[in-house]
Amino acid sequence: MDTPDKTQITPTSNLCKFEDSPVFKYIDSLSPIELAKSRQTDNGFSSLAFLSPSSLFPSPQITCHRESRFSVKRHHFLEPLNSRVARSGHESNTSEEASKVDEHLGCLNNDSSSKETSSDQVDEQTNLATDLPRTLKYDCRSPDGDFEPCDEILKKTNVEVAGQERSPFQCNRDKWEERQQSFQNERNLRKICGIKRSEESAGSDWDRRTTNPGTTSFISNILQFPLDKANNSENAESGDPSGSCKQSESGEPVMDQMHGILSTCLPDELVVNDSGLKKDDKEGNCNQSNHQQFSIRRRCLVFEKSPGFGLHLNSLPNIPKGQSPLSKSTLSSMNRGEVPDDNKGVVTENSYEMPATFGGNEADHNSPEKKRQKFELVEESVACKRCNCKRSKCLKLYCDCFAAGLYCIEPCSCQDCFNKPIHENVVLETRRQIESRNPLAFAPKVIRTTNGVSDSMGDINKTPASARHKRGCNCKRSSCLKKYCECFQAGVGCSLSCRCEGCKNSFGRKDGCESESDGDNLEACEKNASEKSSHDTVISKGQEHPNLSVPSPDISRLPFAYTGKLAAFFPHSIKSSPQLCSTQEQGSSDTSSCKPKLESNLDGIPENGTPEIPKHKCFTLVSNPTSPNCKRVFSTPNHDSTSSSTKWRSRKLILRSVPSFPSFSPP
DNA sequence: GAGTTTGAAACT
DNA sequence: CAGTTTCAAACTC
Repeated sequence: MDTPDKTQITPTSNLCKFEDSPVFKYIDSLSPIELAKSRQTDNGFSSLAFLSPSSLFPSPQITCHRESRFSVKRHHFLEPLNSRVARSGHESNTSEEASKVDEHLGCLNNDSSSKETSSDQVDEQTNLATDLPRTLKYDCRSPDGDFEPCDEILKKTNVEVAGQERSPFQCNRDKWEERQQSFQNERNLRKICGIKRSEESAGSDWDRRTTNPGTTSFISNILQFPLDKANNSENAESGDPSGSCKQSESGEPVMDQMHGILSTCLPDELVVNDSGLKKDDKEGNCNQSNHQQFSIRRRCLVFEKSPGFGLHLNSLPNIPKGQSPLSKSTLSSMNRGEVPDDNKGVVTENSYEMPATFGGNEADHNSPEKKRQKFELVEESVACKRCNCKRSKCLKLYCDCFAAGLYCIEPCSCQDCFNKPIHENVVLETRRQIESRNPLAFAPKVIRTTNGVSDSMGDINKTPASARHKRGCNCKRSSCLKKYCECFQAGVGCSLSCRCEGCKNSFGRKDGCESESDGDNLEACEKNASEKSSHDTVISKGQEHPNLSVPSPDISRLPFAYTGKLAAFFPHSIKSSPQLCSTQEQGSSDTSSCKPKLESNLDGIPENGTPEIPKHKCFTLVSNPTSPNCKRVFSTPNHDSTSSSTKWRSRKLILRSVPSFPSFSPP
């Protein structure tokens, strides 16, 4: 009734004129993009709208167009999206779809007298106006991170939707090109990150995530806000399509702020869509699922894209620091006996560290940075991966997660895994058994002999080879040159503790390439080492970064003390322990010669290191969400007073004297 | 991706 | 404690 004829007719008529114009034909001939007939408006946004929660406004028109369009464009996206789209397409034929349309139309609060055609167009426009702020603003982002064009597009689009004052084709093309770039970025990103997360694992973890709302990352929450607001606004202001546009615009400041936040850590938001969409698939319902979808989508983004740190054996200790915003909730979750699922994301964050540094400056190819990137690129393939246990149920030291005192999480592809919070008792009991067999089973395997160690060690202490595997390797065939060798894998040299044969460890041979060496030998070894452990250095730097000096999410994820196999590869973390430093310093001070010093340090570690890393302290930290920094797990100032008296006791005595498993204490 | 190699962990 | 088996990661093709 009140619906302006302009809304109904003008677009089509204008479009027809436009299409028929010579200018249009000329542009069309130039464009590699095949124009999709005269459904200009819909086409214009369809490629964008598919990112939006389709179930929210399942207009038959849009659904239909999406389906057809995806057949062409879908290849830019992941399968789940496809399935979702297809599903969406099927749904359009169902009564459910019809009811959704009715519901939506009801939300629009249009005059009941509005014609169907009008309703469709209004519906469509409303969808566009609603979807655009959610998708365009992200997806139209220019490579240099400038969002202005996107906002411009958005504004213009809104104007266009209302008044059809702008050529829809031009808008379409602009956005299409931008999206093309965005997709290309995504593909590049995926190549770099080597993300091949199985859908099964993703799905299972989505389940866990959704059942654990308290672990939503702060960015997710930030993102959630405007979405909620938007949705609420839709309901509140639904009467007028343009009102939706206005609402969208009004939401821009918030969205822009989010962009500001995300732009620093989310190079490409699209990456998460697969997961998010999969989630959407699982939960078919409308608004809630979409809310969650958005939340999860962005959360996943945070996981995967935050500039950060990778999680793999050799860099695990550093990852945590990229998760500062989550640490508190994480700890509190731990305090409740949960395993913060947020950490899962963090686990994978590193994999996306590359995009931030990758593809950027070609001029740096010969720089150490390039080497680091190269190394990281190799590591990326495992950055998203954790254990892959099949028979051990992740309850043996074979399992890296278990050995590190971590629950298995999403990146794990383990089978019959018991290393989960739900089986906490089993985990703890198993761990206790293992520790009863070998009290040092979960102790760090690699000890860095640095920080204040006597100057006689010189620069050695600053090298990867300045750390040593506590028990040493036992390599026979790998010559300690492959990751089979724990020493090599940890980036440390072999020591006299090793029983390896034919040691050629580039980080330092047990025959003394390093420990006995003076300058030349050492340089040769370290040159080797620096190449292979460039990440190690980077990690150290990262740890020193003030912004990264935050509680370790992985630490907080520990069901027990922060020790174990993965911890064994965290010499830096251990190094950072004031207590360890002091005790090691003491230990080293008792020795005079170089080689014996190394040995003494190593030998002293069980006493000074593991046993005196009071696990109850660690637990105390975990139990105390207010602890600012998990490093304090190893920082036991009050313990130092006793360390001097206990550290030279026999290993077993000390071990018995230290509660290895505080969590065993009855609740 | 499947198969092989390797060495740590677990077992006897 | 030594030998063997089991295991999962690393590696190769």
